[in-house]
Amino acid sequence: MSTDFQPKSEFLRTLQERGYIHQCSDLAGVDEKAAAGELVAYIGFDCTAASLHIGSLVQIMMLRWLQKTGAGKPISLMGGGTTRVGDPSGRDESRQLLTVEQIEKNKDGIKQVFTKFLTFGDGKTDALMTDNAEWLTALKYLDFLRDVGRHFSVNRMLSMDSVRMRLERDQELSFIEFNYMCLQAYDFAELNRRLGVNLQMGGSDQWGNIVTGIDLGRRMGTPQLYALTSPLLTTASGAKMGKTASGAVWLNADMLPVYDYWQYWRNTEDADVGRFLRLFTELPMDEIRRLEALDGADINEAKKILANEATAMLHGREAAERAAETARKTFEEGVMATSLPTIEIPRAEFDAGVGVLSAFVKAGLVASTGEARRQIKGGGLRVNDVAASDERATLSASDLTGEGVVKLSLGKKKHVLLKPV
RNA sequence: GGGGGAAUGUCCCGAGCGGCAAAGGGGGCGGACUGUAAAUCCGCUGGCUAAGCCUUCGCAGGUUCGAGUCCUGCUUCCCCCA
Repeated sequence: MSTDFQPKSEFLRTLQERGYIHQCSDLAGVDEKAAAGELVAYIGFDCTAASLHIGSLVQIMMLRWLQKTGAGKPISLMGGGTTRVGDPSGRDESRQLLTVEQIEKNKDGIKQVFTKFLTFGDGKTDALMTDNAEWLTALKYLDFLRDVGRHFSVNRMLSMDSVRMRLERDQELSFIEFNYMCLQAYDFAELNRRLGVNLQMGGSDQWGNIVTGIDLGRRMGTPQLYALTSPLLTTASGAKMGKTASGAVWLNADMLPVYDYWQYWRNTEDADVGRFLRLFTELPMDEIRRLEALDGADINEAKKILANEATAMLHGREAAERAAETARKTFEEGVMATSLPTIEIPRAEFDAGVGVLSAFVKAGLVASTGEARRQIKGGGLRVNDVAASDERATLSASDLTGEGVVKLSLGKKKHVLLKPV
């Protein structure tokens, strides 16, 4: 926001010109700390799934810039404790409580991604990972109420967006969810005590929770704490980012193949290219301005660069180039690339004869044989680039290409190789 | 405590005289057009060993040849009165 603020720190200047900033409790205060390299900033991540998805990428990038610009120390906080409670922010309905085992498993999956974006260690700007289960699970109810709870004003809590929304719509808000913001606020104060944290960042939906933490900190006698949130990202067409029909755009490669990740960025809408280049790559601003100015079909070049850069940051340069090459062969040369996502199937099963329908189901391109039938009617399925028309057909050795695979396609963009082993 | 509503296709919203695999949207997927974009138009949007069979309308029973629809009990939510 505050477009007229001129940051002197490289950190805030970068965040501002790249569009990461939605709201900040005190730009000048954060700027000063950043310039002195004295920020200790954290972002909390819920452990509701086994991997983070693109929706969390903006936040992760903020931590990365913090480190890269030498503004301070980035801390990624696993919500091992808070996830047991469940954040009501931005949700119409209560979410189902996850089991503790599930949360632990998710945590392991989520942790992986941070090592790709941040450098961990003990140095001043080295990143740190911690887990609020460490202190939250040990809390005693009465002690917590007396030491922390007395600082919360229910009047104020009721006016928070996340709460008010539920109340106004007469939707259930359980007591446990109501407590979420108390725990998150307590995290902020506790992290200040433990690690000297002075800044919490997050998505714009976290503003209320973060500010509540600042408030609690003041009442509990911490030094001044700061809040900085990023805008909620939607595509130019208004869709929430990170969700596709086949599920979220996961960051972990075992949940979304690198090729598919690359493709996600490659298919960015024209109108989003500039914004995404700023947020999800580290290309110099001059270069970005040049790329987003490209007209018509030329902007496809910018999309490829976006895909390359974004994929390289997460999965490594080499994997990104492989994905780019696979895409080039597939789309520009119309050749079959053996590096397309591959599903293996036991040789014996293949030799026994696999129906086209179930082959597409196995490949994960369709959810059921029924859907496969419908797609065939609509002309959406292809075997080795030839439209499938007979739903009773069976794949056999004669369908194998020189590389010993069968190429299955759904639409023009989704391809999977089926490989008997 | 009393009275009145509501719950529908496992993405969401929502219609539904006893003949219903269940209208219509949104979203999503596919096709056409393009540039692997957007917009637009068209099709599809319970499962299967598929001219048949099976499972779906909060839960459990009942009436009926036949129940999303009628009856009884229960659960949850909302509104009004106290």
